[in-house]
Amino acid sequence: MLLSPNALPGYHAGQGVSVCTMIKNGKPTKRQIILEEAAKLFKDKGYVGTSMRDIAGQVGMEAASMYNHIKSKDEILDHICFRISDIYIAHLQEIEELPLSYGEKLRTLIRRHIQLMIEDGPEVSVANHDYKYLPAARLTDFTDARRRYEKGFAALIAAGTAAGEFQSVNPTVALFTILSAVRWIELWFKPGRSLSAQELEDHIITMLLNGLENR
Amino acid sequence: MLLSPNALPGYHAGQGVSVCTMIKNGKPTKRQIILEEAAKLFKDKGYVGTSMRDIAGQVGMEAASMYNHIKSKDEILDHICFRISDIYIAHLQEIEELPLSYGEKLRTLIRRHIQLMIEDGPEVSVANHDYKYLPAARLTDFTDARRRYEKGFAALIAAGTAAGEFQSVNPTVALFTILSAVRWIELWFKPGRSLSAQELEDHIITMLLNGLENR
DNA sequence: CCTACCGATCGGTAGG
DNA sequence: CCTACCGATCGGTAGG
Repeated sequence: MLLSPNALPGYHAGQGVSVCTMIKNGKPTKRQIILEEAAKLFKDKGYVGTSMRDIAGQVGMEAASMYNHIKSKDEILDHICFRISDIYIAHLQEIEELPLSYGEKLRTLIRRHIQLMIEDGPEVSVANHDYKYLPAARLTDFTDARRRYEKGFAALIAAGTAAGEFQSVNPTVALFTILSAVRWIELWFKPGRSLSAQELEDHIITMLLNGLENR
Repeated sequence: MLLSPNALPGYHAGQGVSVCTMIKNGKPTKRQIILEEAAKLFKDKGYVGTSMRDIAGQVGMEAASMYNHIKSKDEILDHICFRISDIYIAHLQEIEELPLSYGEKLRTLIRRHIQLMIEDGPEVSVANHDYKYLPAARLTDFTDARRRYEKGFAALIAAGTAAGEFQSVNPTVALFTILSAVRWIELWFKPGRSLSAQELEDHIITMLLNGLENR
């Protein structure tokens, strides 16, 4: 069952350096640094619990100076949330078009989730927890995007069940069990510490696809 | 596999009324109302994002008046977090002493989790997400309690694997997959809406113990 | 990129 | 349980 652990190319995590800072391999702009430090602080202290002065302290400037690089605190949150939701949706579209069995599609999508979590942990956490602080208009955009994603994901599960590959478990329950199993990695997983990222992927997929109990 | 869906007595959810308000069936005190409304607001807007004036508005008094019933905003959070962690630990101790197979112990513990989530959803959410805003001394108490719980839970899984009942998946991965699957119920489950609480329990247990894939 | 500062809101207290 | 109010801190702007 673990014969093709990573059927698709590339995409493995760097050493805690966000993809965002690695564009064209040049050194990151001040704006990128602000966005990245903000994501880390938002993850640890929450969006509301993090002040612009906190972020400024991490970046090494005064709070007022940051407004030369970003428009507002809201804009930081907006950027983080929609970057992550765009990636999620791109992953789903990519997987939908691949000539794979439903089981392999699902395995690939789960690996994508885990890899993104490991690569951009703070941003994924913020998109999952603090999206609710987006201003009203953007909040509906975000929850619409998320609902589209969840519908596509559930449709994949339902199709796998219809094809006889999956058990006839409620697709919504299966969907959220999978999504939540992957989302909470941020809370406990430290790579290298007795478990590599690759092993983590394998164990989670075994757990979700095969179940814990011996049969 | 679903033959004994609820092997242990009692414990099923009321109609959205928190256990806390039902003590001795008398009408709830002002303090209890404050704690309950605070939990709902903390769940929706976060601890930091909720002001004492917000809570006062829900309860129907001025912010200053609430200090006749509670000591501080911190105390509200403290009460919520430790009530929930005490219940978790009591559940684990109860299950450890029962003469059941490891599979049945695990099923029972998962059902307890889901039932508590459905009964006291807002408080469980707050204990899971906003515990980090506890003052330093209490925060270590809370995380210690949680760590004890997680260790006991992981030991149960490891024992089941040693007894040949469970697959030899990493116990930490199994633990957090189960805990997270249960914790995120709050984000999507509305009872009655095509899925009852009982069916939800059954489907989640099937998913976690048997896995999604047909074998 | 900084100093200086704004109006708003925060948790909480005094006093009745 | 309320009115009145406190010092602290918030996101953000003016002006250089």
